[in-house]
Amino acid sequence: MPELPEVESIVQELRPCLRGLVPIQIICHKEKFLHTEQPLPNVLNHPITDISRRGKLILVWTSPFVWLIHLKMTGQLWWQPSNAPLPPHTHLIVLFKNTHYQLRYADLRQFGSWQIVPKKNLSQVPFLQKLGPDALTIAPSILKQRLQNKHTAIKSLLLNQQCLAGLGNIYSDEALWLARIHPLTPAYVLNQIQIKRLALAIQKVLKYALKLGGTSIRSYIQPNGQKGLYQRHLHVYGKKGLPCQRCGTAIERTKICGRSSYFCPVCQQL
DNA sequence: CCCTACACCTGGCGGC
DNA sequence: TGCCGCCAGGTGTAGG
Ligand SMILES: [Zn+2]
Repeated sequence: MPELPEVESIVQELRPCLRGLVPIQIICHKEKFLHTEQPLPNVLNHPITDISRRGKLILVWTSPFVWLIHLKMTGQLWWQPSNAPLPPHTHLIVLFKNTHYQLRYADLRQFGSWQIVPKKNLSQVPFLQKLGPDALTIAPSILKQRLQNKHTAIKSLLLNQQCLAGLGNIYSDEALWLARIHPLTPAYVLNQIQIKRLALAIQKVLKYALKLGGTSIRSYIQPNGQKGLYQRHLHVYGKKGLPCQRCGTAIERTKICGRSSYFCPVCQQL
């Protein structure tokens, strides 16, 4: 479900809710959703100091531990009073001291999970070790360096979190359309001007989507249950056969990296 | 190194 | 209606 704007949106909404709260219990019926080498009593009862994001990964900070939350395709975080009905497919519930509000994790396809690691071990988490620079603020010079000498299709590099962290299938297609670059273009053929256009397109699309609370097509929802609004502003994603909003040509779909890729065959030429 | 296929799961949709 | 295949915002692994 979520790419960078959705994850950042969730983090910003949860920050004032969670800061200072003391988690006292985690209810978990299926072990696969919660990975921790520590006994739960050790992990609990430390106040939450902050919540942050790297790429699509959410980090909840306490003084001895960090909780890593990856939503994958359909994970949702809900902030609800205990008497609110549980969202469908709820797998984890966190209870806090002195409030009846709960943090609830729902996940229809069950690909997401939580991992709790001691702060000192954070730098050894492979996913974090390998993560590239964050896409929200990617500078043209950094992007140029990441793409240097790569013969791979640009779309597949944009999807690769080790190259650039935060883009997924929707926003990579939208950014490539904005920058007028064909998704199959080998990265090394892009010139300075195209790379700059791409970096600025990535920033623009992510920031605008964040401002609108992300894209809600199927399952993405904010912790208060509201939908994002960016789906109204998509140019190519999911638009096969519809006219390009720049030139009127029908949008095409092809398979890259096993994912659907949408592009305008006229504005985005190989 | 880079690609593809598949694995992990559930559900919505269109076609017959 | 029912069944079937295809599709879905992510990532890790195996094999060529
Ligand atoms: Zn066009």
